[in-house]
Amino acid sequence: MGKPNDLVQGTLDLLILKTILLEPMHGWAIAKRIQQVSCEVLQVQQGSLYPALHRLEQQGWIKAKWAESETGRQAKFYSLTAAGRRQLETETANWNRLSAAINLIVTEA
Amino acid sequence: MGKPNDLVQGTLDLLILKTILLEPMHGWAIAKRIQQVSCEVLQVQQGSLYPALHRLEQQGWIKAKWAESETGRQAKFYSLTAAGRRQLETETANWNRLSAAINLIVTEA
DNA sequence: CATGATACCTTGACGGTCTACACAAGTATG
DNA sequence: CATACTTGTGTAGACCGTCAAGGTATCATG
Repeated sequence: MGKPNDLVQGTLDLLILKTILLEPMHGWAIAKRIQQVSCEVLQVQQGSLYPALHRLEQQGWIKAKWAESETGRQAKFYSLTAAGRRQLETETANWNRLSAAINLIVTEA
Repeated sequence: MGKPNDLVQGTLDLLILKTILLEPMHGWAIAKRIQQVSCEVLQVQQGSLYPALHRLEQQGWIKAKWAESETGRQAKFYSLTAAGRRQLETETANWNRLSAAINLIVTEA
């Protein structure tokens, strides 16, 4: 019932784009990274992650390339495209706008 | 396509509960209030508002009473129940937790 | 009496997330 | 060498909140 969601709906794209901004990563590592950086607060389920990655790729914001992971195994590395960088800016601005607005209401006398 | 959403999915309940914390309000006024306090950033569509109100009522977090509005017309005034007040605290804490976590990632070197 | 604002509501579709699987390769344990 | 765990990718089905679009009715104004 009152299950505290692992994510805020609609923010996964933003989180993924931001995470691979600095360096290309494979899906598994992206999920781990988000979880780690958020101090274990945000949990990215695989059933959310991979559809999101495919969505982002289809929209031309990220592109994939097979390569060898740190553990010596094949993995799909995703990196930002130019359009993806623009999209990241857009989504970041949008998030800041909306979360600030919500905070106006939540932190109200 | 790249339509900037009016809401962050999953936060509408929180916004409504908080808005009627101080004084009971009818649906129309709640929407106006959220829009106004958020500096016109958050727009609550009626197709989102009324289902949400019914949902909240069904879960026992708010209760409705017909009364006369400021304009002299009949309107359904919603107010928080005790359970609603607890729920508001829970959702507020959850929002703070998640938005803080997202900000950790978004505002990263 | 037509228009716009107020006030309530419903319907249908969309889309993102979750739960739960399936598959495969490598690594460690007994 | 069998077992289990970790890494790593992926899909299927369901859930549920939001959106777009519509409907109804009342009241005030022109």
